This record gives sequence, structure tokens and C-alpha cells, in this order.
Amino acid sequence: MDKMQTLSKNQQIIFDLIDKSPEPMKAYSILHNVQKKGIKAPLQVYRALDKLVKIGKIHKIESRNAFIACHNSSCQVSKATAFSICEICEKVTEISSASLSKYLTNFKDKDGMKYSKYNLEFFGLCKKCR
Amino acid sequence: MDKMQTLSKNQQIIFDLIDKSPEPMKAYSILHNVQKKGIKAPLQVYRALDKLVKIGKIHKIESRNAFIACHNSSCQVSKATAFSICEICEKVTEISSASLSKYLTNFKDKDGMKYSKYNLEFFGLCKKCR
DNA sequence: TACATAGTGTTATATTATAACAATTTAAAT
DNA sequence: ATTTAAATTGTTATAATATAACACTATGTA
Ligand SMILES: [Zn+2]
Ligand SMILES: [Zn+2]
Ligand SMILES: [Zn+2]
Ligand SMILES: [Zn+2]
Repeated sequence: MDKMQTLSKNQQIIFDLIDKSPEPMKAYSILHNVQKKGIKAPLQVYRALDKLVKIGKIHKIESRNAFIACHNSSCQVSKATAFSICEICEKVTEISSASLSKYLTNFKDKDGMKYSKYNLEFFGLCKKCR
Repeated sequence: MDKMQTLSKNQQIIFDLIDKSPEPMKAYSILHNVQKKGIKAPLQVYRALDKLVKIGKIHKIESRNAFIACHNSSCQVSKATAFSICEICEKVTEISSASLSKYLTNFKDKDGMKYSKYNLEFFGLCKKCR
């Protein structure tokens, strides 16, 4: 099912950085970190981010304007994403729950409408911060 | 349960504008619309927006950086929000589903952790756009 | 009154993201 | 192999979103 994607040079550099990061990274922090590798302009970063999001290698944490690598093969190329976010230390974890994704994928609103995509962000305190 | 909140002058002006709008409003569009009422600076808008979000009178649509009035008394002061977003016309509707909110409010992750807050955004095509 | 809390007005600045244009690389199709 | 289309890159400039810092004013409450 997963079509193998060959990343371009910039895409690979930026994906590797995000993938190694223990926390979500912001675009300009990414830029700062890849300037030594020749990526000099915001647009170069944003273009790679757009593509990486599109193919599901990373996700955007909308409430934080930050990006994390996907470690959940079942998240259907960014069509169904769920995260937990600690409001103190800002730790973000991708939630991988079959029952949750089943519930949301099948959810219908009052008019019987089903949706093609969703993003869910939970907030609370992580283990450490409680 | 709902404690009556008296809005300040700026808060009331900005809430009224958002409440009357048929679509989510962006901060600088709000600014533009209230300048004739004496609100001249972005910060005045953002401060009012922060407070209105905090007390649950409006919600922020994170994926769009836009704000809509809450019309759902059951959304527990912005602790549990769900929206449907049309990817063509950008129409946004607040979802009011007891079963959905029950499911998400009670959701526990793998470590048995419950969360104090969530925000869910569904994407698809609205009736008109299909 | 005295005090604390919330709100206001203002200027400046930080952060996040896209427009526009020219060139190059890559992948397919003939 | 040559042509063609699509994707990617590099670059400068600019748009859009959001906060810092400071001085002052209004409001609630002990
Ligand atoms: Zn994922
Ligand atoms: Zn934490
Ligand atoms: Zn609401
Ligand atoms: Zn629509």
C-alpha cells in the first residue's frame, strides 16, 4: 500500500532533521539548522515541508505551527491524525489507536455527512509533568 | 453552569462582529472592520480574541487561523471542540454531537491517560460543493 | 480608601508563510 | 537518444500572523 517515495535533496535533509528531533520543530528553527547544508531561504524549507506533509512523512501540529515525523504507518498519508500535547513541556506524541481512528473515520454528522480527513489534538499534562 | 460574563468594550465590539459573520474571521480582517469603532492596533484585537477564546464565546479554527462564535452551549468553555471544514468553500460548522464528545472526553491513550481538552477538525466537501 | 486585577492605547518588533520569476534536474514519452 | 512535461531548486521581496514592552485607566472588592 505504501508507495515508496524518493525524497529530493532538500526534502531528505529536512526530513532527516525532523525525524531525529525529539520534539516538534518549527520552520525557522529548521531553517537555522540546515543553513550549513546550503538551504538558505524560508521558501526552500516551506516547500520541502509542504511535500513531506503531502506524502505523509511528517505532520503539522496546527496548534503549535510545528512539524513532527510520522511514526505511525497506519495514519493513511495524513488523512487521519491524532496527537497528544502536554501543555507544560510541550511534548507531542502521535496517537495510534485503532478504535479511535475507526470511530472518527466512520463518524457521520447530523446530515449524514462523512469526512475524508481529520486532525485531532488532545491537550493535558504528560506523565512527567503531573 | 454558565457564569454570565460581562464583556469589556473592545471584547463586545469584536464578539459582535464575529458573531454576525457567516464565516470564520481572521484577525486582521477583524481589525480592518473595527477601525471605525476606534480599535486601531492588532494587539487590541488579539487581546480581545484571547479573552473571548478563554471564556468560550469564540473558538479558533487552528488550521485556518480564524475565529468563529460558539453556538453550542455544550462545548464546555472551549475544552472540547469539533468542527467540519469544507476544503472548497471553506465553510466551517461547529459539530454538536453528544456521542462524539462523550467518546473523546472519555478517550484514554495507551498509558491510560485522559486529557483535559481537545480540538478536532474534520475536512471534506460540504453539501453545496459536492 | 486602598489594593488588586483586568482592560486599554501605543509603538515597535518577532514569527510564520507566500508571491513572483528564472534556472535546473528528473522522469516519461516518443 | 530526443523531446517534453513535471518537479525541484535558488533567489529576492513581501504578506500575514502574532507578541513584547511600557504607561496609563477602569473596575471590583476588602
Ligand atoms: Zn502519522
Ligand atoms: Zn509534560
Ligand atoms: Zn462551541
Ligand atoms: Zn463547500
